[in-house]
Amino acid sequence: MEVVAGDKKVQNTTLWLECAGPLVTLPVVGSYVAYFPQGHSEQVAASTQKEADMQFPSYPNLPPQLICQLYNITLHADQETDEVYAQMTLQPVTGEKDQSLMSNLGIQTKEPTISFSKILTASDTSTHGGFSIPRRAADKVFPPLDYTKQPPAQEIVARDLHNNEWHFRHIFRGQPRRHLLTTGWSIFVSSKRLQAGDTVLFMRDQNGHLLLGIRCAKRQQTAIPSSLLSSDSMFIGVLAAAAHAAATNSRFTIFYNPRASPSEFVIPLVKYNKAVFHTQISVGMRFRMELETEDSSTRRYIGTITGIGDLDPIRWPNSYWRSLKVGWDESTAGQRQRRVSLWEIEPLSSPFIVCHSSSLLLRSKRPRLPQGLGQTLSSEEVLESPMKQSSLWGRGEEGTTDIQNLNLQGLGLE
Amino acid sequence: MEVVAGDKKVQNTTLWLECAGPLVTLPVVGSYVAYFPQGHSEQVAASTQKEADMQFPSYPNLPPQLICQLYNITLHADQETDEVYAQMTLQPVTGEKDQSLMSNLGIQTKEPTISFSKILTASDTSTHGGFSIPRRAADKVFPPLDYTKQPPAQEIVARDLHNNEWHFRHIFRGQPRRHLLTTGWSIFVSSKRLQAGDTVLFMRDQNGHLLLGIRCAKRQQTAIPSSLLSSDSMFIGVLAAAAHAAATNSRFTIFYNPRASPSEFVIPLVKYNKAVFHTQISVGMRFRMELETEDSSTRRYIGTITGIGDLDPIRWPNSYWRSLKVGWDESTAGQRQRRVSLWEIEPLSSPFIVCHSSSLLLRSKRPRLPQGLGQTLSSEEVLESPMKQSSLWGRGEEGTTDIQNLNLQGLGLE
DNA sequence: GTGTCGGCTGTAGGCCGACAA
DNA sequence: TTGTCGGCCTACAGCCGACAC
Repeated sequence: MEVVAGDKKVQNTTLWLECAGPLVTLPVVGSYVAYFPQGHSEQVAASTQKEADMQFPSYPNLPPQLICQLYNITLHADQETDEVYAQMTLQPVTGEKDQSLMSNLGIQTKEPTISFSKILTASDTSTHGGFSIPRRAADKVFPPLDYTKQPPAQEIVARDLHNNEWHFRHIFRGQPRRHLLTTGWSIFVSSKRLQAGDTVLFMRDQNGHLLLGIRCAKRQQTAIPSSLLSSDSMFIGVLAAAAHAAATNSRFTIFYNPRASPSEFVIPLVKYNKAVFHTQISVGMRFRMELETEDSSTRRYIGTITGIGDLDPIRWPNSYWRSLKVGWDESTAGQRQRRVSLWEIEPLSSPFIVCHSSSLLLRSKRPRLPQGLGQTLSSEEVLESPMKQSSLWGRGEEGTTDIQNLNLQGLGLE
Repeated sequence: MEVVAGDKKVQNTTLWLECAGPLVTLPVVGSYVAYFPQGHSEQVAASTQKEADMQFPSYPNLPPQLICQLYNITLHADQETDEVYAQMTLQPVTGEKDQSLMSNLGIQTKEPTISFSKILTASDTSTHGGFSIPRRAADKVFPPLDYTKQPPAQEIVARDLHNNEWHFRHIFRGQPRRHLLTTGWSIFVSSKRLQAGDTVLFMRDQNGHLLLGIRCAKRQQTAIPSSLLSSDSMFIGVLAAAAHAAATNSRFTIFYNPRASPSEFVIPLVKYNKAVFHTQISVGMRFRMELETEDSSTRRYIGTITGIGDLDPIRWPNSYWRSLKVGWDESTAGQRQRRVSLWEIEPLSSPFIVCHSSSLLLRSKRPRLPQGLGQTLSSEEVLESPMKQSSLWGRGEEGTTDIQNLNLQGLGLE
C-alpha cells in the first residue's frame, strides 16, 4: 500500500490510520469485501450537506450490497486541509469463483504506535503563545531532553502526511515547569489553519522519526457545495458506477473519507458474513458498540435493539444497511446513530438464546431477506445448509493467500 | 435570477458576470437551450485534471445534445475562493410544447458596467505596501477625491459576491502623484489569499455602490482531486443524470463553472440552430472567433477550418461538439483550442461561396454528418431537401420553430 | 503612469514567568 | 499538571517618497 499526497507518494500508512481515527480499518488488497451503495450515498450526503431527494433512476440489478475483491487501495491526504481519504478499486465477483480466499480476515493489522493527540486549546492556537505539550506526551513520543542544560531545550523535526518537514523549538520552562513548543509552532498553526477544537497528533515511527497529523473538528466538515457537480449528479454517479460495474463485471473506483462518512461502507466479507449469517438478532436484544470519544479514544456503549427493518423500503428493500433500530442506555446519546448495521455491534450473548432460533426470528421479521453473497445462494439457503456454509468457511482463519489467486482473471474454478 | 453565496442570497448578477469573464453569457429562465454532455464532461475533466479513461456504460438514448428548457438558474460563489459557478436546472423538452418561446434569443442582455480589472503585481500582493490603482481606473469607478485636502484621501467601501464589506483607504500621494489603496488592502489580500497574477475587479452598480471581485490565475484551477468522488463516478454521474432525465423527461441539475470549463456547454437553442442549420461550413473556410485575452478583455482571432469530423467517433458519433478542426493565423496560437464548435465561430463570408455549394463541400468531407436535432433526418437529408429545411425554418430567420419538429421521437418525416 | 525599493514607525507576534483551576 | 494572562521586546507589517523604466 502506498500513501499518495496530491500527486506525490509517501509511506506513512500508520500516520494515515492515526489521522483517520481509532475505529477505522482498511481491507487489504486481494481480500473480499461487501460494498454498500447506500453507505456510499451517505458519505456524499454528509459531504454535500444534502439528502438524496431527486427521483433517481432505479438500478434493478444493483443489490444493496455488492461483493467485490479489493483490487487496489491508495491512501491520500487533501493538499490543503490534510483531510485523509482512501481510493479503492473494487472488482465485483461473480458467483462461480473459488471462494476459499474469503476466509482471510481482510483487514490491516494495526501495529501499536507510540503517539499522542491533543485537542487544541484557545491558548494553543492564539498568536500570543506556543503549544503546551501534555507531560506524558512529551515523555512518551519526544526525544528526551538534556535536563542539565538551562533551560532544557531542543529542536524537534516532524513530517506530515505530505512528507513536509516542520521544525519546532521544544523547551522545558515556566514555573511550575512544563513542556512547550514555541518557535515554529505558529507557522504550523497558520499554515494548516488550525483552530481551537481541532486535534493535533504526534507519533514516532519504527525508525524513531517524528510524524505529525491533524484532525479537524467535525463542524469544519460542513459546507462543501463542491461547485463542480450537483449533489444529484453525485448520488447518481455513485449508483450508476456501481450498477455498471456489477452489470459488466468490471472494476470501479470509490473514495472513502473516514472522517466525513457516517459509517464504513466497504466491509470485509468475513465480518459481513459472520454478522449476517452467524449472529442471532432479535428485538429487545442488548448489545455493545464501540464508538470514538471526544478525545480520539474509543469507548463501548450499551444499547438495545428496538426494531429490525429496512431503512429505505422503497429504494433499498431487503438491505442489511442500518437494518437495526436501536436505543442507547445513556441519556447523553443524543448524537448517536439511531440505526446501525449488524456488523457494527457485538451482541451481549445470553445463554437463553439458542443458535437455530435466530433464523426463525429473522425470517419472521423480514420475510424477504437480502441475498448476501447471493448472486448464488439466498440467505435462507445459507442459514439452512450447514454444508454450504462449511465449504465457505472451511479453510482456516490465518488468512495467508497466494497473490496469484488475487488476480481474478487467473482464478480457476478448481 | 438570484446570486447564492454559500447559503446566503445576494443580488449581484452583474458582478458575477464580471467575475465570470467577458465572454460568458447566461441563458434566461424559460428559454430553450442545447445541453452537451460532452462539454459537461470536459468541465469535469478540467477540474479533476483527469481524462475519462474508464469503460463507460453506453447510454444509447442519450444524444450528443439534449434540447431543454431552462427551468431555473442560480448564481453562486465558492465561500472560500470566490470562484463563480452557476447552477442550472434543465427540463428536457418533448415535441408537443409550444415553441413560440424559442424565438427569444435566450441570453442575458449584458448591461454596460463601469468597471476595471487589474492583474496584481508582486508589489500589490506583498506585505510591504498597498495596491497601486491605475489612473484611469481611479477616475472611472472611484468617487472623486477632494484635491484641496492635503493629502487627498477618502475611505472606500466595496462589497464582494458574498455581500461582505471591505474598507480601504484611498489616497493620492507620492512623487509623481498616484492613486493607492493602503489601509485595509493587505487584510483583503490575505483573506482572499491573492497572489501576484490573480486579477482584482472593481465596479460600480446602478446606485453608485462599489463592488469588487477576484479572478484567480488559471494555474490555481489545478489540483482538485475532490477527495469525495472518483473522477470516474463524476463522469458517469454526468452521463447517467442526463440520460435518466432524457429517458423520463424529468428535470436535472448541473453546475457550470465558467472559469474551469474549456467551453460553454449550455447553448441557447437559437444560437445552436442558426450555426448548425443556417451556416455553410467547409474545409478551408476562414473564420473569426472571439477569445478572452490575458488582461480580461476580448479579441478576435482569425483561423481556417482544416477539417470536419467527430471529436470522439466511438462514444459520440455524429456530434456537433467541437466538430471543426481549425488552425490559427497567429503563431502564438499554441494554447488555443484545435477544435471548436460551429456556434463559437463567425465565418468570414466570401462572395464567391454561394449557398448551395456548401452542402457539396460538407458531403465530400463528412460522409456521415452529425444528426443534429435529427435522430430522424440525416444532415444530408436536411441539406438536400430545401422543402424540409424551409418547413423547419419557414417562420423567418429569427429562429422561431415548432417545438414539435425538435422532438426526435415526435419528428415526422413529413 | 506605475512597479519596486530603502527608510521609518507602530503594532502585534511571540517568549517569559505568574497564577489559578 | 496545564490553561490563560500581563509584561516585555523585537520583527515585520505597512505608510512614505525616491527613482527608474
